[in-house]
Amino acid sequence: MSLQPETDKLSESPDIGSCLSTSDSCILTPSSCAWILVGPTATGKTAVSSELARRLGADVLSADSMLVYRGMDIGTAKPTAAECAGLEMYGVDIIGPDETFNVGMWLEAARAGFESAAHKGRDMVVAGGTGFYVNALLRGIDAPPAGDPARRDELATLLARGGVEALRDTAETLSPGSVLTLSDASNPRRLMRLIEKLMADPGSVPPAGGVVCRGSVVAGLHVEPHVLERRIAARVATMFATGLLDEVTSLRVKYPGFSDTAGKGIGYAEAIAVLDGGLSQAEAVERIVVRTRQLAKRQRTWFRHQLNVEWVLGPIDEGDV
RNA sequence: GGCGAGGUAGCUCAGUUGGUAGAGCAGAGGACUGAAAAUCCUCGUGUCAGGGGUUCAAUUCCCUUCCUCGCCA
Repeated sequence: MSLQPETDKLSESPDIGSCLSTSDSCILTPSSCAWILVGPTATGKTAVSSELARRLGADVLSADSMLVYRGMDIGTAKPTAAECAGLEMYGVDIIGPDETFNVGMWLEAARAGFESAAHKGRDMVVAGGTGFYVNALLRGIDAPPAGDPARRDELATLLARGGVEALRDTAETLSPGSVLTLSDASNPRRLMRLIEKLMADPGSVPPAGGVVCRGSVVAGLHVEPHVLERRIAARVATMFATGLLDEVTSLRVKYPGFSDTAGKGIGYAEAIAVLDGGLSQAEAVERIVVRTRQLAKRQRTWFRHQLNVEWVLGPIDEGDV
């Protein structure tokens, strides 16, 4: 409600003008430009980005790994119809909750979105909390392959049997010294990914380039920790009050089940546990709040160190109690 | 009131056959190139409920007080 003045303040601040500057030469959209807005969860990205897009007459690309699932609305705090009224949105509702997703798929959606926006001569506001996706947009992603479910099952079995050591051995057998290239050699995910790459047919598919050029500047929203804390608690309470459990129930009827990626979404994993009797609702609420806080922390770390972010203060009293 | 079981890190608990203690969770920091709301790494001094006693030494044994939870009145 008091968004208007807050956003005004934002736009007028000396920061935002300079930091949301036009990219030198966007790969796919030489004539238009991208305004990139990141930030931890619950800092007000949706409100600010919609407002920004309206003023600029721009389209919006969501860079969020959970908004891609159709029907997963309440738990992901997906922008409501009212919030994106009159706006063209990309990166939202791409696949069903029973499907797995990955950056490559998102990058395709992003590319299509940029093409469509460029066609209309419109700029793009990119907003989201998944730093990994924003990074892919700016720098592209490494050579393939995309994860193969069957192979991942095999590797998961290997991990279960022989632990991380078994994965390390496998990688070393395929390519001596390869494990040393990992920044995080005790992370099974990284090791499995390494093995996938080593087993891939080299050069079969080219790496996917970024869509927006490297020179793009990224603005990050931040809010005071205690404000964020309060907002997270309010958000979680609202989720249950507005029918998270019902949403999950009907999604389970409509789809065979949640995919690995969708089923791990904050709020969804817990809602499923509540419905299956593994968790009380009070426990679920607590768990969701904790996981959301932890996510916000990881996002902060990511943006601080992986992206060159210009921080601006987010709206403070939005969604106040 | 009696009997029993407990009171140890923010929370749940383990442990010390007496030499002042450690896990999980939470929290803090970090990593991150096709699972990323994922995954992984690093970080643990706390009147071991209070008081007294025994002892070279007690959180650990003894006595006592307080508190919690059971069962019996």
